[in-house]
Amino acid sequence: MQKEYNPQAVEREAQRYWEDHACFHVVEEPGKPKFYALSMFPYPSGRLHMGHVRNYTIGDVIARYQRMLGKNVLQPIGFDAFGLPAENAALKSGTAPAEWTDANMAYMRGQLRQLGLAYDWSRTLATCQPEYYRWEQWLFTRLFKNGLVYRKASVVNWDPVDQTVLANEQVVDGRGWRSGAVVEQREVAQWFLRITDYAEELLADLDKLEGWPDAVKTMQRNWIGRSEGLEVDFALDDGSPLTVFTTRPDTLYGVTYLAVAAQHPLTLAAAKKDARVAAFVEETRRSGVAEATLETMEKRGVPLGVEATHPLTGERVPVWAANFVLMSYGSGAVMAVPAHDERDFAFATRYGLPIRQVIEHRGGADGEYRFDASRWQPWYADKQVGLVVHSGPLDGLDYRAAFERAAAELEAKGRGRRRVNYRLRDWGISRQRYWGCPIPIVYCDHCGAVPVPEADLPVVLPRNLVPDGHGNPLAKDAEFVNCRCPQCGAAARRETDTFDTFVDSSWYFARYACPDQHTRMLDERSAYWLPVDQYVGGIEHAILHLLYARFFQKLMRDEGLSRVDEPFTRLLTQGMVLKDGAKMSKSKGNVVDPQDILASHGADAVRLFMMFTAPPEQTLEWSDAGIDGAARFLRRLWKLVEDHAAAGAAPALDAASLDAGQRELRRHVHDTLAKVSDDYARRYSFNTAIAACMELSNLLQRWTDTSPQGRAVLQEA
RNA sequence: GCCCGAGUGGCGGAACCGGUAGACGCUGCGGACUUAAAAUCCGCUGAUCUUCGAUCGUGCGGGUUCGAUUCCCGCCUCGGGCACCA
Repeated sequence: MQKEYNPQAVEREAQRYWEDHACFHVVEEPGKPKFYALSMFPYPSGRLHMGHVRNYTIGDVIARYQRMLGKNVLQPIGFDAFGLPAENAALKSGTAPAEWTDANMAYMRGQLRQLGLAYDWSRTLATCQPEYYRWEQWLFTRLFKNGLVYRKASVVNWDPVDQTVLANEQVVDGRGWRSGAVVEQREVAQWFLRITDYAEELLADLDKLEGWPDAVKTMQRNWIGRSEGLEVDFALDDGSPLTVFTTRPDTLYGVTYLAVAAQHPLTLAAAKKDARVAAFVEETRRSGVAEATLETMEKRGVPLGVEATHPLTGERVPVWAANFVLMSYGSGAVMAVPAHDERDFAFATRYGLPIRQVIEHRGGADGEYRFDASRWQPWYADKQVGLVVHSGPLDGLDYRAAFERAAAELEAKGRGRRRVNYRLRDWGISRQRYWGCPIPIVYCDHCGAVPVPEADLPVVLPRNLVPDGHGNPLAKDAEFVNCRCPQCGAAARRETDTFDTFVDSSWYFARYACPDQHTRMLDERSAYWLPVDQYVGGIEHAILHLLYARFFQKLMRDEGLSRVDEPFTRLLTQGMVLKDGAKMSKSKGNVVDPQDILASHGADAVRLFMMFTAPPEQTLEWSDAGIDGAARFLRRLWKLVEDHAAAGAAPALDAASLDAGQRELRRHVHDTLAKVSDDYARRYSFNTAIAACMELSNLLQRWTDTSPQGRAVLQEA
């Protein structure tokens, strides 16, 4: 043992040993309890940042603990290697994205090794490798055959900076999640996955995820957004139905007008005859997403000059086009009950539409909720506390009873039906991008869109193209585009769009079980390892990645590739690493490069600092003094062990012969063991585990008993 | 607006099932060692006061309890998510 603690030398030696002996290489051992620890794989942006260091340290600490418990622990690592930054780098430097990505991965692999992470490097993968994405393409063609994939020309979110289509999930406050540019609406034909077919199960199974933070489950529940309600047919004068969706059929008798979206067929028809309507449609189209979010969302609309007949009362109510009605939710039309809905009320007062109370506070109209003729005081009725009034057969009923009664009446008349709607939309997965996984489709003039047969997979992405900033270079690559139709053999063209990179990262966790399997997507090894026992990653993936990965797990299950319903048993979402109260970023100039800290303090000091300074799920404030403190503790610990070892071997511990002081120290040692074990296994409270160790080491440093049994107790400690 | 979290010393945080508030670390101050400095080691470091002691103190106001950072009610502030979803 060296006299002085030299972190670089110690770490180099340990890491070399681990590598030479393949210490963390694992194979399936059916008799042994397994533990699959996984951290979210990095995008190869160039170098690791502190967020990575924290993420991978937490995962590694959990993995190593489970290993010490005697479990067969798999901890793999790879790269989420497709994506936009590679193309942006290509624009700047002229290097092919493949080259840039490869170089970054090589450098970052070295950094990951220097961090001393217990990875099974034999299982590493990168999503840009044909051996990997081949199976993604294969699964897509299977889903195609099963009707879970469709192509649809639709209005999409167009990011004018990144020149690509974004999923709803990738639009944040009307801006692209990566570029920050204001998103425009464009009509583009693209491929969709029917994630809405799984909406119910994705929602219901959240209840099974006891090892997930409530915050993440709540976010996913809200994102899926299940609403139970009724579809109600109002009758237009030509007898055709105008269908609305409502979750409040108890307020049906309070309807005083209908509102439809600007893109609704009824609006578009009226626009042909009425210049005012046409102007409204044009205005709404122009303002689009951007203005709706930036401005205060003022309620605006225009009458269509059309009336519809109420299915229960037979009353005729006017139909308006309104900017607050979304074409993409429900039927693009709503019934308005201004007395009990804030939005409907704002619209009605603005345009002088009638307001009719149909809900009364339980126990009668009291002052707070009274509607007097001079001053309409709308009550945005809570489902829990209202009783229906002025509503014929619904009078006196509460929400639930009125719902049932209205549903029954409408069903009997054939003018309504129960229906569940979701906020969740199908997942648009096409990207007009080069550096991604090619969508395995061939367009043939005779056969249409034809999936590439399994024997012809993978559709390999050419690695040598360099984007020039004007569209997708794949589309200009004749060698890639021109092909033969797999069905009829005629000349055909390949799809040049690539998958959203979220597709790549939706199943990598399963592939780590068998990355070398060249005849199947997954094999029996995945049955051994799945599900992931512990997943660790940033809270920023609470919705997108984690929802998509859950979806893919269910798709793979339904394809017979897995028997597991949920991919991640336990989830830990680690907090961000901040410096001076702000997220580290180049633009703020507050970045601390892990590489510098590795050189100055060593991997163990950074790791210790990160695990000690804050609980894993909380934000962590970077502190140079804190790093020094961690390094100081390690030096003291080293010296403690070194001093003891230098004094020679201690005799065997004889518990029966210990004096009071020796017994007390021993008791403290075992108390610490119990506490640390509990902190690791149950609480995931690493900061207190470390504090307990520091406390013990402070005690040991002051231990002056050099008698044979005094040294024996110290040695045990 | 709605839905989640969280508010404890100068700072990061601890107190796990209602039982010594502030573990552990950082910072600061004092001391030892040194010609000196760094490093290291030792001590002190919530506030106030009449300082060998006492009082107050966990965002604010109430409540339950022998006892509340912890439980209940009502607020305030900060952070996150969703946001015209009918």
